[in-house]
Amino acid sequence: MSNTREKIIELADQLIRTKGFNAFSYADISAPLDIKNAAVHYHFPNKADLGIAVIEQEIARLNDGIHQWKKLSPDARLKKMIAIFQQRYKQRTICLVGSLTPDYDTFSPAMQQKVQEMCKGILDWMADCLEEGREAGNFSFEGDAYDRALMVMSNLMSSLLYSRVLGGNIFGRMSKQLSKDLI
Amino acid sequence: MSNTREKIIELADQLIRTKGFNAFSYADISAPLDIKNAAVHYHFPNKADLGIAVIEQEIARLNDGIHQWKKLSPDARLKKMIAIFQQRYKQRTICLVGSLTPDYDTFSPAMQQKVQEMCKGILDWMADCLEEGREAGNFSFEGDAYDRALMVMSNLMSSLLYSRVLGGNIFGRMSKQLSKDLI
DNA sequence: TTGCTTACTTACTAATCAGTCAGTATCTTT
DNA sequence: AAAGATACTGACTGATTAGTAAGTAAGCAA
Repeated sequence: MSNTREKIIELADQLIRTKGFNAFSYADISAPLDIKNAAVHYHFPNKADLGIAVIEQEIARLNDGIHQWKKLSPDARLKKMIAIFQQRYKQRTICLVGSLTPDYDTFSPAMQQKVQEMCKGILDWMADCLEEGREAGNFSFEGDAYDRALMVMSNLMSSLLYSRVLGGNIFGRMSKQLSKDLI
Repeated sequence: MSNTREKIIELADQLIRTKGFNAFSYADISAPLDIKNAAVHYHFPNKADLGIAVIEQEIARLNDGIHQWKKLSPDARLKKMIAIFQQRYKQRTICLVGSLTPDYDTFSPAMQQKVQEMCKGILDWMADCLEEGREAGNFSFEGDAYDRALMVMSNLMSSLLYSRVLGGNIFGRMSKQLSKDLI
């Protein structure tokens, strides 16, 4: 098993979060790993293949988390999700959804589908979490759980974007407020 | 006065919203306007100058709106802002904040400053609108008005991103829910 | 009418881009 | 030991990128 492949995916993930998918190049990957750009093409024939691999890794990690958190209460699960974003906030990076959805129209159909899959997965999970929490009395909110999930994920995503641009503890303020709003 | 300059800005605005700042080229502008790429460089020596001009136009339009809405009630002003995003939703484009903040790290310092200025302007306006509305009894919400402004703008921005990726009337659902939450 | 400014075009350039292909060293399997 | 697969390198390519420098036509002002 080559771990070059995994290193490429990890680096591409970082580059997508910092520069965006369309702004990073094969050289941005081959140079730091001290390999030739042809080696990157060996593992990922074209850029979309690499993008898809990065998204699939993210989906897999998300599913891992979901599986591990299954026995936690809905509000503990929400905290876990917020903690993931907090980690990103500390690293000064943004989430994949926030990085990839603005460039959606420039992607190949296969990659668009993966972006869609990632978005749907996170939103469905959050909607389930919120609905279960409401039924169990952990959460209290008005309206459809899916609409609320859209708003919560929207706030988490944007908190990272705004934090990077405006500085200050915008992530802390937004995550605190969105948690309060659900009680 | 040349209106080529204005046409370039307008087209660049469209391209930033659809492809993103780093993914459009001078050829994407010169070809549709039937001019040479050197003509674009005549008006905007480098790409950052063009980006800054697009952001400045957006800030100017926003200030125009703010000025025109001054005599409206806070909830009517909020509706006007939502209407701007609804228009973008119908055009299947996203907002400049949603398009530019993910690529923030790749911009020149001067352009970063403009992005910051745009974000601050919108958020300050929204915070004032919400605070005034709360004091007048039009709105009811918990916590700091600025935090609430962050969440409202976050939802409007993301509603356009999610709409394009997931289809359906996500904009309608989110804008309706965020309005309800403020009453 | 001379001189200056505006708004370009023509014709480039050097760099960078994603992607290709033939070759090779090193394992692994038979 | 031979054959094949794996994981690359070396040496490219053609397209596209932002950006430049010189020239020009039209308008305007002294």
